[in-house]
Amino acid sequence: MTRRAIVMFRNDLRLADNQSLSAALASAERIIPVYIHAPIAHGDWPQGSASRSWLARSLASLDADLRARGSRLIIRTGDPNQILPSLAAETLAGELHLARRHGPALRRAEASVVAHLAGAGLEVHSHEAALLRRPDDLRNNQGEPYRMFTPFYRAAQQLGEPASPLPAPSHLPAPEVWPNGLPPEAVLEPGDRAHLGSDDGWQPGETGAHARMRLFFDELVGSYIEGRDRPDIDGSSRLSAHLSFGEIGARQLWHAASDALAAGGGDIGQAQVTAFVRQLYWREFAYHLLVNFPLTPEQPLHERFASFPWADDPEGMSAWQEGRTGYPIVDAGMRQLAETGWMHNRVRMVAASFLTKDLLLPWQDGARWFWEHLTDADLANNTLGWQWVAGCGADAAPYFRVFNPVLQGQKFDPDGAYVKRWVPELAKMPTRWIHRPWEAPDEVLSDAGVALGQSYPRPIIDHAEARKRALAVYETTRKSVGRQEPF
DNA sequence: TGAAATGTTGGGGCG
DNA sequence: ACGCCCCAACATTTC
Repeated sequence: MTRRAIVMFRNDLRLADNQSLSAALASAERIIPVYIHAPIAHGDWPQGSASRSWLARSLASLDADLRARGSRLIIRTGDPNQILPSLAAETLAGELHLARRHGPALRRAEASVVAHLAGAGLEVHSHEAALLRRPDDLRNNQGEPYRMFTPFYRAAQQLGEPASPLPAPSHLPAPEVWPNGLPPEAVLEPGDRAHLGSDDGWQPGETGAHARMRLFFDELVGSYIEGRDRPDIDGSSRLSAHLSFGEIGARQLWHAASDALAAGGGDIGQAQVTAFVRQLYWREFAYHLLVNFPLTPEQPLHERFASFPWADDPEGMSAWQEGRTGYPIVDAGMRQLAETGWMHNRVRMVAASFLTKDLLLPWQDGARWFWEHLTDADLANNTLGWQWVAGCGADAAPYFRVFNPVLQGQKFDPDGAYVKRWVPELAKMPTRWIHRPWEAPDEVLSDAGVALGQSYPRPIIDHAEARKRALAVYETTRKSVGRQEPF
């Protein structure tokens, strides 16, 4: 009897190192690749606009890759609990393979699918696609989930090498009859920008992910420690969106790093490569936290922040969102985000610090904005990052750590090239004043064609005063010891 | 994965 | 020659 398997692509939009696909191929003679767009499964965090834009292009890429192997991708939208049984009946599939997803709503959704399909007589196999190892059940000596990165990092590394990546299958046997499907654009909603960032060097899909990985390990990783902090140059891996959709997996990157170490053999190279691998473990840590503290997307991990007196300042919020705070490095970042769906991580920290400390606006509002506008939106990473900056999360920045947007700009965008790229009205400002135009002499401003308050805003808040205010407010939360209990 | 305030040191100008 | 002051440069502490 012919065995037919549905492979449900989710956060694993790749053919290489895809355990669902390989397992299905090992047990079935015919494969039905499916993607079901199910916003409802994401609970309070439905996929944002930028992420959908990337997804549409990534699905098109996956479909093309499948067609090159004699197959295709069936795309549907709706409730998997309804769609999967009917697809199974239509295709006579007896088994379903899917990648495990992590997050409170996603795990509930998966449990529901499994329960539903068991009833329909379909064998369900779930596979780990996203993480190096499953780190969510790691516990410290007190039997609790980790709240600090370094001990977690040590423990996670002791789990040993992640499994070696599986090769991409060269051929995928098609079903006798293809079920109906929708085009990739079906995942888009009105107003989504279908070609977001397409002119900016991004290439959604597995091919683009591998090209970026090769470029990174061939040319960039050797100076990663310095380069990753420089928004004005191409120095970070820029793999976040590829990872978020699973166009490349963390295990593949881990092994690529390992290969780079073996090949380079150099002493300097080792620290550089290790710094990158460490970032992969930050991602593991983010998932560890999200799974064990499932309320953290909305609530601070440290309960003493639950009653933090955040400001209510719609004007400030709009200025931040639209990149007109008057602080060039912040505005450059926010505009890069809006235009391309991505922001350099160093600038994310500066912009987030400005929102939560200078403006005293709730980190949750910042997290929502990023969620909507990032192509790489990832609930675990986004939550960890924002709580870290706000000082209310795991291994958080000390409350008194307030980024100075001028100094950060001068240090990490020393020529002002990043600011000039994203805040073109400052393009003619001399380097000396690019990060603090309000202090420039009138003559310099007029030579640069800048009319403060008109062509570019004055700072919406004085950073020195804002810092003092933030320290005073944060001071009030310092002593109490509340913490969120593990789930 | 910070910055500002405060403390210390040492070189050079100068009486 | 010497002590004094200034201040840059660096180190430490504090927020």
